[in-house]
Amino acid sequence: MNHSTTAHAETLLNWYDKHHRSLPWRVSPQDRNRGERPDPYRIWLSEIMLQQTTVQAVKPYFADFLKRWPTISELAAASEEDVLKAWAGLGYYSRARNLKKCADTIMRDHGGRFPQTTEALKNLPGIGDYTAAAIAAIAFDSHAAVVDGNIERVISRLNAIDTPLPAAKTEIKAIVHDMTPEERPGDFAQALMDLGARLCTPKRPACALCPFNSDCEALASSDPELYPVKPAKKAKPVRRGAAFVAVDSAGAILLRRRPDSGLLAGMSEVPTTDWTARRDGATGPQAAPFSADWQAKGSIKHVFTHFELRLDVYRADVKANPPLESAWWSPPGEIDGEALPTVMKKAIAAAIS
DNA sequence: TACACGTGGGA
DNA sequence: TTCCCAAGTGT
Repeated sequence: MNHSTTAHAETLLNWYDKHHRSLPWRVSPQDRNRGERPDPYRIWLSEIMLQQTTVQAVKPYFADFLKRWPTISELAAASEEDVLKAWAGLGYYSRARNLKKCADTIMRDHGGRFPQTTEALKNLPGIGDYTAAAIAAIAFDSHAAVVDGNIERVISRLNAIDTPLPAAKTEIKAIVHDMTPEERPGDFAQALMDLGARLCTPKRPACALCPFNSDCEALASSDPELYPVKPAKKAKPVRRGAAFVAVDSAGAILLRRRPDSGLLAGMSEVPTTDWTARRDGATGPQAAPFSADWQAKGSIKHVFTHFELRLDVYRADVKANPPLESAWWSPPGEIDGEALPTVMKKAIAAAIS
């Protein structure tokens, strides 16, 4: 470790002591000085929820999960169905399925306690390079190189790294490894992330307030906004389909469970056609999974990560028993608690408006 | 390596 | 409106 990276760590930790964010899953440096320790379960739960997800979106889900399942043994005792219902709306649903699998594995193979090394953590479902390092550093004071999107941005600017992501990740990780101090590695990681979230932002970074502004190569030589270098984005294709909202005399809505793999795996849905990239796909009422007096209720648009979906929505009042194998009627009082992804809530809202 | 995998908020 | 993106992982 060279002198300048050691100085960076001290500078950053001093900044963090004053300017850290207060977050529900976090133990502040002040509280840590009083002897409070982070709960590995809470660190893990928050890290999984925060993957590709904003702090603001996570907060209510974190509070709800912690209230329902305060410990990992209680989460392991829950059903996957209940976990998916609680996760509904947060997105990337494989995280929720892996969360449950991870809890099961820790109860079964680790005596109900989180392993403390990055290697062991990485073997758990849903825990990759970043999360393993984050848990090891934050919960267990391990000297682990934590690299997330914030830290990639901070480090690539500080060193004016011209290699595009993700190829630059190896170099960034080596730099972070050298910068990470033996003392307070968890606070150091969180400090780097807070710096990225609060000052070293993707657009219009607040360089005047940055504790690294006299050392930042991007600021000195060009424009910090140009870093990190990323590959060009691909255009989003459009897929089309139809959604069929069947309503019984009590106002219940017919739902079914999606397959256990692929998009929205294991989540609930109203019956739909396939979602096709073809413009001439069958998306009218004749494509419904059963015949009924389908009424057109307009269309909805929903943007997924890799395609845009346009669904024509149809509604029918149906009196008979569930006309589909393994589908069920969800009464008005229960619909909010179903494992419905946002796209399906939109379709239902369009149908019953 | 490249792609699948959600969502909502801000500019 | 459109675009960007926010504490990544699995395959």
